[in-house]
Amino acid sequence: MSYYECMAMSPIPIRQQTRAVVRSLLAQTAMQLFAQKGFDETTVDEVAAAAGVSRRTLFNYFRTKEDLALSGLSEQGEVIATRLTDRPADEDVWVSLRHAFEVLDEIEASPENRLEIVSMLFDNESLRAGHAEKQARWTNLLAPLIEPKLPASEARSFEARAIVGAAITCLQAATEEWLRLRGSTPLFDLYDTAVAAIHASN
Amino acid sequence: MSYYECMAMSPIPIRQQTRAVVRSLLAQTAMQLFAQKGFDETTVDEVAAAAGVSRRTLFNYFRTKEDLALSGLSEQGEVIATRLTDRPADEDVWVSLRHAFEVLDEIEASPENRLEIVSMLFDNESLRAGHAEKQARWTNLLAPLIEPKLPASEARSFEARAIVGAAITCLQAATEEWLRLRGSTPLFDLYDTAVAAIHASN
DNA sequence: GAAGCTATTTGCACTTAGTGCACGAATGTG
DNA sequence: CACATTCGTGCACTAAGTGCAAATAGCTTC
Repeated sequence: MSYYECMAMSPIPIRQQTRAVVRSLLAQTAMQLFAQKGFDETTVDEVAAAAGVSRRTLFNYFRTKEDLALSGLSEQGEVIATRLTDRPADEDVWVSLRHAFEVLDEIEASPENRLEIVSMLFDNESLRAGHAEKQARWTNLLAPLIEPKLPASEARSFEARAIVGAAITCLQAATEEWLRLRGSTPLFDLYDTAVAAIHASN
Repeated sequence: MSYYECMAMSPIPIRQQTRAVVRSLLAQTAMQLFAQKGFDETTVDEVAAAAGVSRRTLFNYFRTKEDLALSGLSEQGEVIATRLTDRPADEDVWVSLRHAFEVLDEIEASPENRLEIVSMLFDNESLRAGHAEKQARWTNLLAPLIEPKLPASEARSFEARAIVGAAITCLQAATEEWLRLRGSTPLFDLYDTAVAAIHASN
């Protein structure tokens, strides 16, 4: 078998892996600068220079400047998704989602950094918007996974999207409140309050 | 009293009004072009030319190109807010919100145009993001209005934000589904399905 | 009507994000 | 060594958005 035939067959060749490493390194460098100088005050050229690559190369790894700051969110979404598939099939949807979300507490960096990063995400308008969009993508990822848990219905996939969307909204609201309280209350205490609030029928 | 003293006192002078009219006209022109050629394929210069103003003037009325397409959403949010204040104080929060949202059916343009506009909003990534962000702003607008309806609690304002956020998410999910069905099912039937889904306890 | 104040418009130069293209370097293959 | 392919890079280009200063139009006062 020739090299290129092999390359065409193997789904995860070495090249892909090194690419992933470089990508992660670039994002890390960028986040450091963003945290230090602020997102708007940091130019892509500065990030490229700090990482020791050309501006053009940076755009080979990340579609936009926003992606440099938000690529972590996509990964988080995927981790949540895999965690969600591990939950028992007959578990309540909201309980499953809550457990899946909890990986965020395990994944995320040190608590101080976390506050810093979240602050940055909410300070900048386009980042807030991108953040909201990324969470909408989570819905696409997670909804199919909880759909089998719902009672049969013609609109089941739509219902699944509504539920996941609402859960993510609770997580979002909890994160905002957590930020406002500067981390003094555990994120998931706030999340539980939010979920209880939308379930209470006045 | 001199003219300028008068100008300084009157809170809504003629100038402000004409400015609002021009703004609306500009947005209208832009939306026409966006619907015709697509958002990304239309440059700000083209919009300015079509409206008969300079590029620079356009940016005096709208902070960004996105705002040209999304300014309508802010207005909608305000209309929903005023409608919400008209609801009886002892009405259930979800019922009040549902009634307030219903103004969208009255406000929006002709049904065909509506599909066209919503399609445009969801086709483009940055517009989707902006859309999500604008809806987050609705939360800031609406949450204080329903807060008094909630039972007393130390976290009441936070709970209000979670509820409003969830309701908006249902509206968002319903709109997506409505778009997918190309308008064949009334938007608020879908909205009710979504709300019922997040309230059902498996 | 003349003079004057003010908000608005506009042109111009500038920064930054992002893209298309083509060339050269690195890497692994036969 | 000759090779294919991917990757990094430079360059030129488009488009969004900003700051500044000059021009202009609307209205008032004299």
